[in-house]
Amino acid sequence: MNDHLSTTFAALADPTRRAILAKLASGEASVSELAEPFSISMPAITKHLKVLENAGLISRTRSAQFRPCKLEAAPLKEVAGWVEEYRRFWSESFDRLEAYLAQVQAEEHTGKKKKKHKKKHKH
Amino acid sequence: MNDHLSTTFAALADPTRRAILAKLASGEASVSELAEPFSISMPAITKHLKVLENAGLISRTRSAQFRPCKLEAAPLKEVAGWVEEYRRFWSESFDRLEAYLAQVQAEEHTGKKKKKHKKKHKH
DNA sequence: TGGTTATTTAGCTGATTGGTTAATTACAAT
DNA sequence: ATTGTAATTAACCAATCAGCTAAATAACCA
Repeated sequence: MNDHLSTTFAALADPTRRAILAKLASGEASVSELAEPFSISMPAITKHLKVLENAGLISRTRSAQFRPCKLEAAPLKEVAGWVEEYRRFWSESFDRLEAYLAQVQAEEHTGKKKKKHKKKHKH
Repeated sequence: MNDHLSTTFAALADPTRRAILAKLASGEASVSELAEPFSISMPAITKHLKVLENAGLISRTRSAQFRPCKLEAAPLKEVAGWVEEYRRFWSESFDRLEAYLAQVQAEEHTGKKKKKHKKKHKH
């Protein structure tokens, strides 16, 4: 899982980390500020922040003893791009989706499709 | 990690599983067909499919000895909805983003809204 | 009935994850 | 110089993960 998208998805697969991003959406925050809503230790937060930073989802600066975090949304653009490829699978009703696929299949009758399973038609 | 969104993100955080979804986007496929592009064992594929099924990203039927898989995109809609909340952080330049935020804040205080802006976040 | 094909289950690894406590670094204010 | 606050590192633990081989199950075919 060395690819960027996998790292991003893995970073997002934790509710604590998503909550941190949500908070950062309303502005920079220090580590303590980010930790406040949770009942876990500071080192645990530090680890979460490291995961987010490693995924490029946050950046950090220094200000006195504080290390303010800032949201970096570029990887989310990548996520949005990926998921967009599947939009047609949920944005159309089932029947319209079937019709769409049938049409696509008909249009690509240039080559032969190796469909070895029968199609079910129980509506 | 018992929340649906975390399960979905975790399922997507693996290139093999995303490749399986990509293949299923062009139609149902049997386990062997899905395994073909990869150099990993069949049991490994079975496990990946179980992760995807558990996340609601695929469904399975029976056809003779085959257990065809089908893409189920509903969880992806959820992902798209989540990431959409962050669109403004990448779709505008920084300066315009600042302006946008200031404007939204002002509108929230006056009770007017020019743009739909959801605020609820659940994890 | 027995054999072949498709797939899953069982049981084993090594790596990673999310958490902990205790110690440590970095800086500010006295 | 000493104290206090912010944050990190070190070292550990239990649970999960992604892979493997070998064996078991399920359905078809001859």
